[in-house]
Amino acid sequence: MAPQTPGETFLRSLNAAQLQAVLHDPASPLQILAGPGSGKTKVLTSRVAYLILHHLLPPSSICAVTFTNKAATEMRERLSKLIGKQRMAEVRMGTFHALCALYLRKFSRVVGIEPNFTVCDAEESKKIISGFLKHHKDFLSSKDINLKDGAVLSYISRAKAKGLSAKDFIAEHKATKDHRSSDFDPQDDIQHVVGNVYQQYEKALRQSSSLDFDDLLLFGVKLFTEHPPATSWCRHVLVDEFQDTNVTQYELLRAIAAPTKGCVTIVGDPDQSIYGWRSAEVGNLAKMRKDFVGTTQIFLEENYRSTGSILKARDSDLVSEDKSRIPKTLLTSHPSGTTPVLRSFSSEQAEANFIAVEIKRLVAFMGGVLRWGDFAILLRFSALSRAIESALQKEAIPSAVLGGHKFFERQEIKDILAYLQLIDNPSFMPALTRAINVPSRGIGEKSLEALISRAAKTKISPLEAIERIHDAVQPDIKPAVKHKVGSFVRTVRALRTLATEGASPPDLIQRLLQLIEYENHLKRTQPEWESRWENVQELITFASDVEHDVNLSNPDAADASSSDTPLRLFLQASMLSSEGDNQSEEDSKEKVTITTCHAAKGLEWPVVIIPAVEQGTFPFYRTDDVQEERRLLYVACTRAQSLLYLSHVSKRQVGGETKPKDISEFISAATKEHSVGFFRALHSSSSLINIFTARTSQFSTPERAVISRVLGRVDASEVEVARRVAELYVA
DNA sequence: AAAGCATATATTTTT
DNA sequence: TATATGCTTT
Repeated sequence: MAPQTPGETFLRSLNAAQLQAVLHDPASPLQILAGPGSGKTKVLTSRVAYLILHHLLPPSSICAVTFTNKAATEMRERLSKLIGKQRMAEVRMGTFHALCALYLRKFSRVVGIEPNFTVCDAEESKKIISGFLKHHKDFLSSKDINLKDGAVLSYISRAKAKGLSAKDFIAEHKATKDHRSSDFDPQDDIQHVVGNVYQQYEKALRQSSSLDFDDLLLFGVKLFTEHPPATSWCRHVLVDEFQDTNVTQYELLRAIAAPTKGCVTIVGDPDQSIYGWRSAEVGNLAKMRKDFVGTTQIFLEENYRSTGSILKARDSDLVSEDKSRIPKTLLTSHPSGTTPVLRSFSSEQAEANFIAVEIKRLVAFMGGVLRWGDFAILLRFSALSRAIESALQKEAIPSAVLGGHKFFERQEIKDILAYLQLIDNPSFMPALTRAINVPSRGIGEKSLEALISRAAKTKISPLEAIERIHDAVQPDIKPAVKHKVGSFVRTVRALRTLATEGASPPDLIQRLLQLIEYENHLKRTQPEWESRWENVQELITFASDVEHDVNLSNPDAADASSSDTPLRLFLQASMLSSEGDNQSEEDSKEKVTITTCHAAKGLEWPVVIIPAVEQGTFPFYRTDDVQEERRLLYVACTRAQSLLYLSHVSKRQVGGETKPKDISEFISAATKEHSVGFFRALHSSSSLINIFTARTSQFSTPERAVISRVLGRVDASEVEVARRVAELYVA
């Protein structure tokens, strides 16, 4: 084993498998297959630290890719404890998207784009698409096909995730069509329309000097493969959540890692692959072993998160019914603990009410060892939160919904961002079409169309065309526009001047709010203007946070060769970060978390509650991969450290009417086993009978002690428990 | 161009 | 359910 220098004491807290992974020869490709709670983040950060401290790699030569910004933030925090803030800040860390964006700004011209490209989000993409989709409206309705912009976007996105251009897509469609005998396949018509829209959509993005999420990756691949200086800094690449990477992301890994000659470390768990719908390919694990000769696999099988009885669900039919699964063991060093609870209710209100009351009861019976922030309610989809939110509210339990509809997708936020995007990138059409009527200036579709075609003729941006008309340098267009755009042009110009003078994004926003009298505009047009105005204030806070963060974590920002202005960095952060990313630790400690099972990946809570474990919800009725749904439930269950609750209802309001609901097929195996009888239960080590119980715990003293121990907390005194329990029943 | 009304429509997961 | 889209009118 390698010798330990004084700076490497962190190695001592690792178990054998973890240590093996950390010390593994940096020059030989490594796959770490890590079950839930097995300390993969710890291993990943330790390996990065070891590469720097022991193998003396410059921090700036290491590239660490995470699945979310949140994961990147957590890794930065943990890494700075091991190697210090200074060195941590130099490590190239972030999501594939963020990483690509960083280098695309630097080397934009190499791949034929402008450095001021704007990231186009899904909503804007859909608007662009729906414009082109209108051209096919008659054709589609004549064939009785209903094709929505969102569906088209997802076709396009799936194509891009596989690296298919519009041309490729159309070619592939032709090939499959020739193989089919029937001429009446509606799929042909859909493919035809999608191919056509895809082409126009791409053209529109390029004209807008814009990249969508998938383009970031595709142009990244192009840049990293065609332009060696873009990757020459790289000595080692590490990728987290590898089971959820798609083909294009895999190509990115290969491209970035090319100069390292196989210095690649990935962490993943096929059992936790839950993003197939987003074109993730679990097959990338096998592909890597083929492409990177001599790849070593190390398994992390010891779970440090959950109690034995929670992990028992793993061995149950919940997961193991998936016959294609590679068998893996998972051991816990923790005691068995409280049996997970499975409850049934007659309505979603009853279910929600139980959850609220039970949370209160737990806090009391645990004598304050558990706080609101220790609870998570994990949902299959966010719309399920309604009943639960109101039940929690009724019981005065503070809660926070993460990832509902996202902060940066709110109207008021997009209004503000649109103006700023336009300052940074005058070609970005989605921003122009939005901003020009905020506040309403009476410029409709027809006028905009005229403006765009005018601009195209004179080869200038539509924004410039508007300015020229305003300045009377060019004649006005048919529905007179000149007098309507006065305030718009003045606003844009004022902001532009401020931005060139180096005004900070928060200042720019403040000035914008004055210029367009946004608060008044909200009051006039929005019934809920107050909360919307609050969101705007929050955007300003976010802007100053970004300003502050950037200098700390991105040394390249100060680089003279960098074309990144504060405004550009702020806009990019807005597009690439999600709502939960920037919530403060302190904030979340005081609130019950309500979020989706997907968003819960990589996180943990002492108590996890999963409602609506019903057919149609789990697995979701529209899924085309039941096994993925099963894994999703598995991921959700394994977020729990001490206590796990599952529940289902016999009828649920879905849309307008109340529909009867059956328990999830993933769980109903339990009842099947029941019918087999007691004998089988005795001999079946994985019997579901004792995996769940309908009875909620009364929390005896020893049981309480176990929960506290698993959480690494000091147990409450009997007196405190008695006091809190009494208090509960008084109220 | 914008407001008002009617009808359908479909309910996921996210960088 | 409530949202969203499309249609009509002003």
